[in-house]
Amino acid sequence: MTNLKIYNTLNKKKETFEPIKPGKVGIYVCGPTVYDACHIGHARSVVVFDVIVRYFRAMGYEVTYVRNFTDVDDKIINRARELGISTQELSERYIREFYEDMDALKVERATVEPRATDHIDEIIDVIDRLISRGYAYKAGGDVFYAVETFKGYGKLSGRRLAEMQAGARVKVDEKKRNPFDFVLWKAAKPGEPMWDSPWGKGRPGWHIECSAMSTHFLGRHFDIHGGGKDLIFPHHENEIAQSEGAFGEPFVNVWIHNGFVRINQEKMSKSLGNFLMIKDILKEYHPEAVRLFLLSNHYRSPVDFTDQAMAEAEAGLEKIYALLQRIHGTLGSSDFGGDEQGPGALWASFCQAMDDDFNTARGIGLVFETVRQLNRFMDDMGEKAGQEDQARLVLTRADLMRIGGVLGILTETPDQFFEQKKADRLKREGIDTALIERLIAERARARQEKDWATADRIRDELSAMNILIEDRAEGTSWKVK
RNA sequence: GGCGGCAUAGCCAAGUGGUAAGGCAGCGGUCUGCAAAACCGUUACACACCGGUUCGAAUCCGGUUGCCGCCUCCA
Repeated sequence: MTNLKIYNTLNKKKETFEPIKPGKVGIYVCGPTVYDACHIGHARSVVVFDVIVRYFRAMGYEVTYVRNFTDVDDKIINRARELGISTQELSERYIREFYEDMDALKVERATVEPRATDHIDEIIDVIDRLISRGYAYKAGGDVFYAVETFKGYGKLSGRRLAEMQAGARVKVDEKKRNPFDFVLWKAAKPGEPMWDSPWGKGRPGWHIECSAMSTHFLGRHFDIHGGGKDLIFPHHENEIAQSEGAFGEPFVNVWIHNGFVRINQEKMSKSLGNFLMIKDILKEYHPEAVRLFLLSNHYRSPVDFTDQAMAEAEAGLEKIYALLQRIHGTLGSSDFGGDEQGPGALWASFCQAMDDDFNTARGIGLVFETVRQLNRFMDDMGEKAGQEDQARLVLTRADLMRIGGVLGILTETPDQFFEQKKADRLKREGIDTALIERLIAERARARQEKDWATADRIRDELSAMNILIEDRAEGTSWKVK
């Protein structure tokens, strides 16, 4: 179907993607543990996989995309206790916030978005299989995974048990046979959520919910599993041990991991207090600019969030919308909905970039190159747009929109985009539109009388108000700086 | 200590064997009453360092230096 190559963490190289079932893709991505609001790092992961799924669909694949919510966990329990609410209330709140943030970022919903607590039966089933197959053992009311029993342990992260420094930073639980054994089921403690199980009341450990939900929805062997780089070890390593141990067959073909977001060259961390929340970023920047920024680096590389980088992303987005607006203007009102055309050469190049391990950075480069070419084309075209010229504009615009559909940008009409932008900025700056219009009208009169001194004085006044003037053939337009 | 990643012009960033996309910033120009926008040119003989393989390497191999991540919850 394609020549798509994907970097597979499991083999540390790019491989041609071969779906298990022709024409279909099953993909599972680790979603958030819902104990706090989402930060820009969550946004990157979600946006990256959103684009990957959109691209698969654009290529004609039928995609089953599963993204979970982990809604039972130590951190959730602790946080709920601090706030004096139930764990369910807490997770409901942050699931709601997750949707608010991701909807704002124009992220498409996954096919299935399961919650761990809705799949306790499946979790228990996986643990049960692990015990009966000799991969797990009971200790008190807990159940542990015995890492030494799983031959492939470490194959994803490239670690060897013998070489890791166990307990270097954390005290090892004495009930464990090996320090790297991890808990599958935790015995109930008072005041914590709990479920009945063959091993007594308790709750699932971290890792097991993903094995249970992914195999439940996608089968025991599926195509792609993704998440942030930090999940490679231990989370994904443990998932492999659980799923392959329980079912005795290969778990996942391709592992995809996205890199981190840094803030001004620093890792985001609680101690530095530099966690940037999505909802705060969206107060400052257009959601599509955030996407453009996140996608302007390759997904596996780190990306540094700075005001300058965001300003560039905003400027870049405006440039693309300005081009679209210009095309609309050039084609005139005769054109509507001519976008079913193509695909053309631009789309083909874009796909070539995306086929190379989802190289959105290169794809975005192509977009800007096209913007320049089309502007030049229209500069040269002059007044008379011939049939062929129009066809080229319509075709290329259709490709741009198609690309926008994969990257999740250009979802607004240019007019909407600029009007909204203007309104937002006016609101932020507290500028009076009527006053601006009056000054511009005054300046227009001065210009007609060739009273350049007055015209320039008014422009300076407006400039001082952060208003930028553009004189065009059709009249004067303005925008907020 | 173990595992992994990165180092490309003023800044950001693609590029994995044939002599280097794109964006931002600066400068000069076209256009404009002057600007802005757009376009053209330019800064740009830019690939951390040292060896090796090759007709040819930013790209492969070895080493050095620097930065970063994971090994603890983390997207």
